[in-house]
Amino acid sequence: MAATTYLPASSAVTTDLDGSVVGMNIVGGYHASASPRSAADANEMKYLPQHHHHHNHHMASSPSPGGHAAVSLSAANPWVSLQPGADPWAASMAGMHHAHHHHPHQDVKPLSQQADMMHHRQQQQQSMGSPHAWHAPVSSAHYNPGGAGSPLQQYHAAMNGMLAHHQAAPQLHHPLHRDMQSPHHPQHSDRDVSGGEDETPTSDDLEAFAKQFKQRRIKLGFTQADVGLALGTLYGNVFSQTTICRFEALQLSFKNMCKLKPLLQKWLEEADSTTGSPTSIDKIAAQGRKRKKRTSIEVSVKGALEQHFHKQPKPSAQEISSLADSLQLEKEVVRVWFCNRRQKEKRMTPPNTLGGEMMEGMPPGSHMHPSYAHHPDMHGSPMGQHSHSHSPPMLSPQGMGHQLTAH
DNA sequence: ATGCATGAGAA
DNA sequence: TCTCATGCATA
Repeated sequence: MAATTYLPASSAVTTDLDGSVVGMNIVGGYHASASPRSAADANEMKYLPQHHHHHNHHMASSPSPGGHAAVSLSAANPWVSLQPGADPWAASMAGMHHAHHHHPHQDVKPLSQQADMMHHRQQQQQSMGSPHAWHAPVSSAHYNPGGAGSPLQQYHAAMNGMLAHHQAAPQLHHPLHRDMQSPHHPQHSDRDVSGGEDETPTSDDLEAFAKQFKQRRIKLGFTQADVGLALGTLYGNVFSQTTICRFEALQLSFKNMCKLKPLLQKWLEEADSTTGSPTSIDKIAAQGRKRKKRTSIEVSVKGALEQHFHKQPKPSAQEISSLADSLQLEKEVVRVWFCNRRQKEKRMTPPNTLGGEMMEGMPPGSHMHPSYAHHPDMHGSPMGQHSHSHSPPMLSPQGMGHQLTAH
């Protein structure tokens, strides 16, 4: 049950597990982030997908945030340049060309970049820890919720003096993997994580950069969400916390990593060179369209899906249908599951061996790693994913050089 | 941090 | 329809 229910972009309760009502989680703190969820406003649901029943009853929400919405947005900062009516996409991308020719970047598309009329600052309190007033205690540097002090203010002071205005610290370099990806692009040993490498980085580069990035980011007191937003106001490309997170965890495709790296690198430079600058801007909420509620697939069902996945990673429409039927899931759900499963397989980072039982007899400890099942129509470059005991994940070529939206 | 979802573009 | 890039909603 509880599968295909559309919710109005912001529902507080979610009957995820059959019966269990997991309402809003007010958790607070994973490492540097807090739970975003909080308030929801603007439930306009103007566009309804092609579904059947929909009796939306939007309660009059939009409570005034009545909090500390008054963040003086100094327009003197690189990232605080959100102006109503201005189209951040116009010329912002002029500076982000990659010098690659075989890199027809899949045009970046903004999400709901139109929030500028009456957006109250809402959720995203994740950025609560954002440097609002670093060396310039204008007014809101004392907001100390629940004792979770913000170390930022202390950091900045200490760092202002030790910040090198350019990263340069190849902290790790394991001489392992390097033979993989791109059968047609040179990977000279001239690349380094410092300075501006505009050449196609190697996996090692990305890995090193991601690690550094994360460190610096945290040091500077920014959350992943903050960065995502900053990138948006800075380069016109908004990214979600998810994406930043995945970047840091190298859970994106190689190509994608390459695309994002320059952006993040620039941000990083700006970030630590800009001595003291608030970074709070409103978030563009995902108002409007409705999204299908995240279907919660039971572990047992997942196990079944996993099994089928190994037999046939790309089931036919009909197979999906029958499978969906036997599992009591919507066909679409199953289809999407396989799509996502394949994607994960490609970028496979740690998330393997799902919790729970899965295949047939498999001694705990001897998990099989999803080796790439080569298909007649697939690539198939299962680079050696060895590594010692904790080697970082590695990226795969994933069709570079073609099959891009080159228009 | 991740699971499921949406969409654009390519096959 | 699949792949790929991305993200909301969740755990």
